[in-house]
Amino acid sequence: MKAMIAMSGGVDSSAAAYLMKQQGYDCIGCTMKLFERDAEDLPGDGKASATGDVNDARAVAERLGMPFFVCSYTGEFRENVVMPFARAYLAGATPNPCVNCNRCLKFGTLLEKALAMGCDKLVSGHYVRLRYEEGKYHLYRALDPGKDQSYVLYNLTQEQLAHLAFPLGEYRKDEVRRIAEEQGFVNAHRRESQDICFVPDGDYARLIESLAGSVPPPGDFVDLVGRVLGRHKGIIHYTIGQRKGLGLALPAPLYVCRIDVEKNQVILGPHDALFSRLVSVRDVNWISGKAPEGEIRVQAKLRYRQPPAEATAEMQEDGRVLLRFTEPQRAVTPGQSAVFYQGEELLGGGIIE
RNA sequence: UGGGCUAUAGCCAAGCGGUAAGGCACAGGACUUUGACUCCUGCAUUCGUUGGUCCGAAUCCAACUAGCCCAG
Repeated sequence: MKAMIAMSGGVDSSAAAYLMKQQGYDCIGCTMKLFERDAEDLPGDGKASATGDVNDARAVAERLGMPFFVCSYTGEFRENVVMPFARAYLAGATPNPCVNCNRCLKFGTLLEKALAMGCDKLVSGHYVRLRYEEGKYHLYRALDPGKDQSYVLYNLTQEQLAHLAFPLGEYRKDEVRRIAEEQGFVNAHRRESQDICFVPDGDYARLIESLAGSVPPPGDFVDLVGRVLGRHKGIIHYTIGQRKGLGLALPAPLYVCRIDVEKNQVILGPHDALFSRLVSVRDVNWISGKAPEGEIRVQAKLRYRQPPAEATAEMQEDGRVLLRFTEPQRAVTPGQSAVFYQGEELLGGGIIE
């Protein structure tokens, strides 16, 4: 059996490569080059850097004695991840680019490549459990609750799952790190990745402005009844629930409650004003390949790092899902993903609107 | 020009004779394959200025300065 390992250069995918090798797979390592980086990128500073990533991935592949190559998908990445990311912000939403990257690149373009190269499996270092039961593939939350990454995989289909493997789903992070140490991988002590990978300095707003070719104009901060509180720097700088960086000195903390694209206003309110019970979800994918009928009980996550909350999911005629939470949820943010679970199982998810 | 009020960090603000709360903002860190949230740490040797009283003053007194309000 032949497997392609999607190697990011990090600890997780390196350990995944090792585990597949142990399982007797004939492995090939592949790193996707997704964007250009500044020449001043410093490898070895502990942060992810494009050339450093590739070098680390290559070093690990060599150590494991597997072929390794780099695929350049900068065009696909720009079209499917970066531009939608920018468009969402310009429309007043807060996108999660990782979701699109997984859907379009990692388990889209790269999976096709793997199959074309005769691989049976494409392997990633995601912490998630994949099982084939009763004629279907099922995804379950990772054994390590602190590392579970099922949230970013809700777009997977049965067709894709048939060719995927996630060897880390049954491992805890500390075990994975230990594997990397024992194998002497160069990246064994690298820190957890962070920030948006294609925004090297963290200034995503500047990137959007350069992509848009213009700077979204400043506008008013207003309170819940429309009184002007100050000036904002342009809507792309804000997201629902945000408290810091408003630049306003007020008696009590204020949070971004809403972004009004039409009026170019950012609406601020107290913490209590952030909660809501109903959430409409579009572009829904069901892992099973088929939407449930009517109404089901689920636990739903509205952002990556948030415990699931009890809700009912009501199927709409147009494929949307209406989530009705038992307890009001804080800072429901359009553009982020709502992901549905039943117990440990990932059912599916979509985009909050 | 009379009368009154107020002057504490970038902003708001406690303090009322015993050695500068708190919030916002800001900076750094933790957390993290998104953005946020959250958490931790830092942030006025000094209280408009100058004198005075007192063992001791942001706190009491005086003058000055500035701003606000009322009367003209």
